Amino acid sequence: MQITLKDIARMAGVAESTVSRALNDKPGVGQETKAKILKLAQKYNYRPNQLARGLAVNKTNMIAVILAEMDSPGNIEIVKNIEKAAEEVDYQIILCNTNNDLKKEKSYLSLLEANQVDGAIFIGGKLVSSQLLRLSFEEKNPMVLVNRLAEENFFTSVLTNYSQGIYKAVEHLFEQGFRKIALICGDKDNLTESEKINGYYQAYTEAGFSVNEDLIFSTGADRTSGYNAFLEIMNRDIIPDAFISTRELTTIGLVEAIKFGGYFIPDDFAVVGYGDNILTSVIDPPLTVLNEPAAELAKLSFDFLLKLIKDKLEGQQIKVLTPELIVRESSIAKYN
Amino acid sequence: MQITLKDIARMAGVAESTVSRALNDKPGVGQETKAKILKLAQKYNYRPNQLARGLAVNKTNMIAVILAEMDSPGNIEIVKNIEKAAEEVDYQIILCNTNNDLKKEKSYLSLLEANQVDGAIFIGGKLVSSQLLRLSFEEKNPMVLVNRLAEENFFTSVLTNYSQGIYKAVEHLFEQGFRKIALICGDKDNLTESEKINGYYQAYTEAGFSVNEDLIFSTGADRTSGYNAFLEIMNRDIIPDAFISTRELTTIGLVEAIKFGGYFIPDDFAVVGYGDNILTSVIDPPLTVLNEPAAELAKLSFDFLLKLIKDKLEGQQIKVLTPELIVRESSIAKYN
DNA sequence: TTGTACGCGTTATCAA
DNA sequence: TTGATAACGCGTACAA
Repeated sequence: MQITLKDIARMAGVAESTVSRALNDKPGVGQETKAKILKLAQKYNYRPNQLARGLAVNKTNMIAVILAEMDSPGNIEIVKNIEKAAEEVDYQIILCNTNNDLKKEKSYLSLLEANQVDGAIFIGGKLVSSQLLRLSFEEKNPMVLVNRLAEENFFTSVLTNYSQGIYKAVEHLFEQGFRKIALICGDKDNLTESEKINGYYQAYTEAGFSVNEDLIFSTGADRTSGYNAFLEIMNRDIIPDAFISTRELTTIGLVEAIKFGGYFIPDDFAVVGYGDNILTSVIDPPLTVLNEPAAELAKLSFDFLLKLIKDKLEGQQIKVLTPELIVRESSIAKYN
Repeated sequence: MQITLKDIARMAGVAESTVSRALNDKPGVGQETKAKILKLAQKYNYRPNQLARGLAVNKTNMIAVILAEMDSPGNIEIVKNIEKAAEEVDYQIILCNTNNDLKKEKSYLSLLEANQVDGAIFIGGKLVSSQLLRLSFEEKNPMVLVNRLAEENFFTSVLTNYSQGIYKAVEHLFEQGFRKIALICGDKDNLTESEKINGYYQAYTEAGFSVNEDLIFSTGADRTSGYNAFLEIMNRDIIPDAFISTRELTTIGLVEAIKFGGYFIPDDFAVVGYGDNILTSVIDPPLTVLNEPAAELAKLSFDFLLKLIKDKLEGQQIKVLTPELIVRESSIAKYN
């Protein structure tokens, strides 16, 4: 058995409360007794039972990080940075993967209800009603949403301005002389993706061009979807001169399909991808990408959550970050 | 406040113990009372406080996954699979990143001592004495090591046979006619890496060739290290005709350096990399790699840990898996 | 400065 | 089948 506070108290010949005070650096304990207690604790390698402590003070120093998909390198990057921030203030993170499954989401949410964690950060995921995420109506459970939208959202959130990101990308391609830009995106009723589509429309209309709907291709978020998207688009009436892919993995697939078809980037098709991670940096040619500021998203969301937990956040906060367009070879028009 | 068992007991007009029995499907509770209790629990969305339960039964249904480095896609893959296995049996995982820091390792280990988790899985990390990992000498804390070695190891472990992996790679390159195979690996006093070096030596000697030490290059595990390794090796007396890179990220860097130098793979240099993940699959040309069976490593280690927790594992188990050599274009000799 | 006593929410033991 | 009660290990008012 692990040594307990009671054991130390007995050995030191003092009351448990005294030991508790000594170990927690609270006032009201004599120099000598404190020294004696600390020495004993050291000697027997005493570790407070966090469950008991948590039960007593109703706090666990743990937060849940609820991930919609673990396959996204961008999401992993965010998790990594949350872990880093958490570690600095002695918080533990418990990792939950929902695979976009609402039922699993609900079940992980019960970690909050069960007082097993002090708060939760959601990263990505489907649009849901805020009611669904809210647990009980009385309870105000600390949670923040990262890159996730909720209907009638009343949660503190850290978002990426996807619309503006795609806008930038289209604008850039326009400058390079491309006009028929295909958009490989997700389903329109995924709010995140529909935002991106909005950015696309906005850039076109503001430039005085009209959008050809045949250039917008909604598909899954994985690699194969990106690959197939290229094949199917090439079968349509209008052949694009550039591609924007809005998700990391579809970008990979898209590039593969283009290459496999014997085409060259950017000579035959310009490409703007999503996510400035090791993946996109490895592709040949170097890819122009929209970069999501993962470190910042992580830091902000964790800070928000911490404040929520400590009841130091007044009202709902929403912070929107702008993705950065990193221009590389894949989107530069060839010399004329 | 969250509703508690006591509240339900009061509302149902029964004792707390009865409620506990009813909710946990334990025998000794009448049909009607049980129904009444369940209905109330449902109605008020009762969730047992896991801390209290954990305190009472000394079990948390959580395990720590202690990661030496989060930058390795292979490690992430293992974590993902552990999460999957854990979720199936209703275990939560808490994610710890040590960055190869022994102090952080120790601190995370205290999760075990503090009874906050039921067990721990270590993934990767430096060679340490078993004593260092063992917490207290009395206590038998459930833990298993994945791809990690310990001096006088008495831990249940799941390992990859790195030596055999590299052996296979060298053998394959020999068959392709390459003789001057450079090995980009880690430090020799990293046991994992020294094992790989052993495999290299073994393959050479068994084939009747002698090893030129100038072809072995020890360096860091990151991308830049791989990049620089190529540059420095090209400055040595002997120019290799093939490369084996033993870590995922160095492989990326190596390939970049080769390409940047204006060389072609495999025409100028054959390459065998490490890790069959999305990263290596994206590289051009398709890379021959040694693949670590992440899913299997994860499944086995979690199963072992579960048995350890339930005291159903007799003695120390050590399972060694063999990496698979996936042959692709990068290591095929050009036509003669 | 120190000790007593109770509460946190649950499970388990024993008696009714 | 039920209920009362102790126990898990800690924190904290309150009293001494």
